[in-house]
Amino acid sequence: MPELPEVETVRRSLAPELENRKITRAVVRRRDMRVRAPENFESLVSGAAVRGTTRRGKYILIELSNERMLVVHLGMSGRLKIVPASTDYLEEKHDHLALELSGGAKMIMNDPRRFGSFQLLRRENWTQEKPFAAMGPEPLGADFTGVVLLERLAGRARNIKSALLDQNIVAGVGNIYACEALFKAGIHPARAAGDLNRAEADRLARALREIMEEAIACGGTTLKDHKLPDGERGRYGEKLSVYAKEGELCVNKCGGEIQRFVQSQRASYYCPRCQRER
DNA sequence: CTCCTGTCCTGCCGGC
DNA sequence: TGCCGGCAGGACAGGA
Repeated sequence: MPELPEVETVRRSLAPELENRKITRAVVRRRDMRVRAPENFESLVSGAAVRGTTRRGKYILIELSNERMLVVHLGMSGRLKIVPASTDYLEEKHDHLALELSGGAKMIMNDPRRFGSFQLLRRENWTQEKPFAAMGPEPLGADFTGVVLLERLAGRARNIKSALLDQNIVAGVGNIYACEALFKAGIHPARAAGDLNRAEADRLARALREIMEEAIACGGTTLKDHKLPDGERGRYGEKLSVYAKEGELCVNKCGGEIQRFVQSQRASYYCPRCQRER
């Protein structure tokens, strides 16, 4: 489910609930997530204060006062909820983690598929640790340009769609926004990544930035699972051009009909008139 | 190195 | 109504 815009909107609405609060108690129901949570998770987290929150790619980073970084990934179906302290810990099916906070609220992670994770890294060198050490640039970063993208795609034989999904090439892009950005840039998803020219890389970098900024402003895309911690849905789904639009007429009024095909076991959607294979 | 395939897990939807 | 196959927004290991 959650790509960069969804993760960022979750982080933003979570931040005021967490920052400067103390984690008075942690309860773990299931540790066997995509990455297994450490056995001493509860004791490492309990008593720590939350200094701040940030995001890298699709990960939410919760900076603790005790030299640890709590790293949360929502996988495909993960949600973070803020509930009153009086709520039962195991209230809903697939509630796996609860953090009791000073101030009378709890943060609960719910994830039916358990593709998500919560883990702890050392704060001082988290950027050198596993998922982050090789991760590509942030598409919303000031230094993310067509030139940078072109450089990272150079020499790649694989198709541009799967390259965009590779977190080590660009961070935070998932299936929806990869399809949408390629459409906006007028690039066919099956093109070889290394064959893009400068103008195409410029358009693609710009499209990624603009789409993600707009999606964040809309609270992300809710197709199914994604909800903000207060239960609200993201509204960017109304603005999608090609994703899950198979058979519909292209929004560019070119007369083309949106096609669906599978690349790397993932559905791709595109307009055959606006995105030429060449 | 690079790239592709299969797999982890549960829920939902459509077809019969 | 019930069962079954297919599909889902992600990431990683393993092998070619």
